[in-house]
Amino acid sequence: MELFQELNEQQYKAVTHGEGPLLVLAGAGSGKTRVLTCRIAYLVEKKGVKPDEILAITFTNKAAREMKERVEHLLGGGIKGMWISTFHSACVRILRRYIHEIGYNNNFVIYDESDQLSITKDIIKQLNMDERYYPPKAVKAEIGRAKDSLIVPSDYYKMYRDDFRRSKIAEVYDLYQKRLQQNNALDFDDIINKTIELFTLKPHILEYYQKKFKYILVDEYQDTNKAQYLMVKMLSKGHRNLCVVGDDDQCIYEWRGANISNILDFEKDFKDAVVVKLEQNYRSTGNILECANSVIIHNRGRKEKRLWTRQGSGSKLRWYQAYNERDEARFIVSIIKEMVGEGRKYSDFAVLYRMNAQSRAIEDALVEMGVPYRIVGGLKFYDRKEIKDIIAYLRLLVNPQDDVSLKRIINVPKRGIGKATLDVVEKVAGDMSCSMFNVLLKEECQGALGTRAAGRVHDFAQTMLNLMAFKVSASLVELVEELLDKTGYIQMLESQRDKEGLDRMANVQEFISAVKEYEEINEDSTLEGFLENVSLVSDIDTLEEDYGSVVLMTVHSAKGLEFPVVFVSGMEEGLFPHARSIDDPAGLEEERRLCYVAFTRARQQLYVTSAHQRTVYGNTVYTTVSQFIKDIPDHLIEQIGDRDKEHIEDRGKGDNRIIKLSEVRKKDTAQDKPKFNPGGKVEHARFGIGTIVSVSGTGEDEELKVAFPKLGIKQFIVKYAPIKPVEQ
DNA sequence: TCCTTTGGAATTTTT
DNA sequence: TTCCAAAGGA
Repeated sequence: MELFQELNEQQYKAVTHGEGPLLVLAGAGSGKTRVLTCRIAYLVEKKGVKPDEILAITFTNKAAREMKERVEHLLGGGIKGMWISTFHSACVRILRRYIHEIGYNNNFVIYDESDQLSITKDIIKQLNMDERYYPPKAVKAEIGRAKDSLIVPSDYYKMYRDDFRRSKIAEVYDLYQKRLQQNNALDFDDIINKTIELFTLKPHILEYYQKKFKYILVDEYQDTNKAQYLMVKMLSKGHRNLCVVGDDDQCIYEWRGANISNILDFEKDFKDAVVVKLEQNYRSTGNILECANSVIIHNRGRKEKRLWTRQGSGSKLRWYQAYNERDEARFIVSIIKEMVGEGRKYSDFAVLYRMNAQSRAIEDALVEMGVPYRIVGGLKFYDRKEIKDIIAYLRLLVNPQDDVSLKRIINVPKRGIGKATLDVVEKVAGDMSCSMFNVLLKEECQGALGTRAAGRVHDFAQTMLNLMAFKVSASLVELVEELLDKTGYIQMLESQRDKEGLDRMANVQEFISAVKEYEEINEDSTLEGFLENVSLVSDIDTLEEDYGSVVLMTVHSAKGLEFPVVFVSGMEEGLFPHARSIDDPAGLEEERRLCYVAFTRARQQLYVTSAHQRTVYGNTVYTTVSQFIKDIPDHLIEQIGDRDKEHIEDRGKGDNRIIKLSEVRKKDTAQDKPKFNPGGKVEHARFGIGTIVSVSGTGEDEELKVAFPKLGIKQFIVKYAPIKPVEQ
């Protein structure tokens, strides 16, 4: 296989490793995906391992998909039966088959974060606990932490018997698990934990998979939590052919339960493990690596390694110290425009930030200067209210035991079923230990309600029953359309004729397209399958290689990606490193790893920016430069821009790269109507549709005053391009 | 039950 | 600043 010849010595060693445990410490950009895919190909081609004897685990669907494609390419097809998937999909696959053995129904639904929160909140109320002392979010996080470490409620209680607060949380945790089971639902942690439970309680099932998977490979091993670690350990016990690949310096999810000691202690755990270090970097220039190294070197708990490259050192890191976040944003965008003028594509650039909230200023500047961009993360499509509502309806159709979904939609749209009614239904359900939907169906239980409420409840139940009947013979799209109509949901959206209503409508349409697409791609498409897909897919999974746009995202989202030019913005104490981590040594180490991840995304040019003052939550604060910038030796940095020399606040305005309103008008008058007249409508990129109050100035100085009454904006001055005329 | 007002909190989020 | 959820009034 000629592809193997392109491997360096270390890579080759990892790829051709025979039997037994293998740890590959793969620095950023050192070709770890290549090693993984080649190793799989090697096993099949040279070692005669059958595809269905291989289990390869990744963290994201995107990574799984890419790995699948690459392996398929290397082998020229023939990977049928190979499991290349995320932890979660692999476990769901197992559980769909066997979970009935441990007291769930195989058609379980998957609860997301907000479902978890609403259950936690419910239980806190039910136990009459004070939400001020037990903030539901904190309690949920605490429960999550316990689950990540595989601590069951009874153990949790024993551990914290003497801690009053935690014993109360133990109670919540216990009820939380019971509630999930009653609802026939699993949360993300359960997907792993219940698989382990299944393996523990039903050894013959474990044995089956142990025998089946002769070779197990795990990517991003530094981000596994205790449960995932144990699952891998259990499965690999049969053949002990476990290959894990990861980089302790890129563990950035410790706060979510990732356990960095999994990778640090691998050799203790598997005494005969072979360790291969990949330190040659194929991605970045020497200077970029030097910068990344100079930051990460301050971490104590890490495996010694140092990235190097055969590439030249490249240009220095460029650091712009802006006046404020608007100046910072304009700087970034103007550099992008400049470099695009010199022949780069927009998709060569990524702008990274620590917090989603930072995207705002950057977006404004991009819009103002007419640069196409895409945001990854933030509010996910499937997290939008209207989409979650539809999904709740669908879930209820699949799994009538799902009280959380029922409560979400029983009064959306308004059906006159309020809190009082729901409380009664919930109480009865509790007494009879059955689901709330079941209660709605029972005549005698409706006795507990007034006639009016009983009638409304009955109507709702009947609608759902009809849909369940309809579901049997209809396609998915038909079902969704019927649902939207018969529940009155679409009518509700139609009656809301403002920008928000239109947006929602558009989202619903997009949702229907997604359903359609799912149906087309999957031959044996089922509602259950679709819902599962929805639960397990994220935004980053759909990031296409070349979108012709600049990409904006958090540093977390950028892990695993690379771009020719990267901007890391907001390099300030309190922001990056974040204030929440700054006092805690472990937290600071994680921030440092995050910074390392950010820097190593860049292939050719890395920019960092900081602002002297920044408006955070409405008030403006003066900032200090990030310690991470100070970690970088002077000879690697080139500082550009200086607040003493420039008056910065409105620097962008005199900049001829900004599209003037007059130019917009010129374009539109080509179709002969002057569009900017008082009373006319325009659409603003952020504020939506507004009415022109007045037009003043001419040529270069033209400006509009626009009112956006919906937003309470009486006059907004628009001088540059984030606006376009709207046909009346 | 529904609508408006008010107050408090506000990282990161592969699944 | 901006978002959300709880509380209070109609």
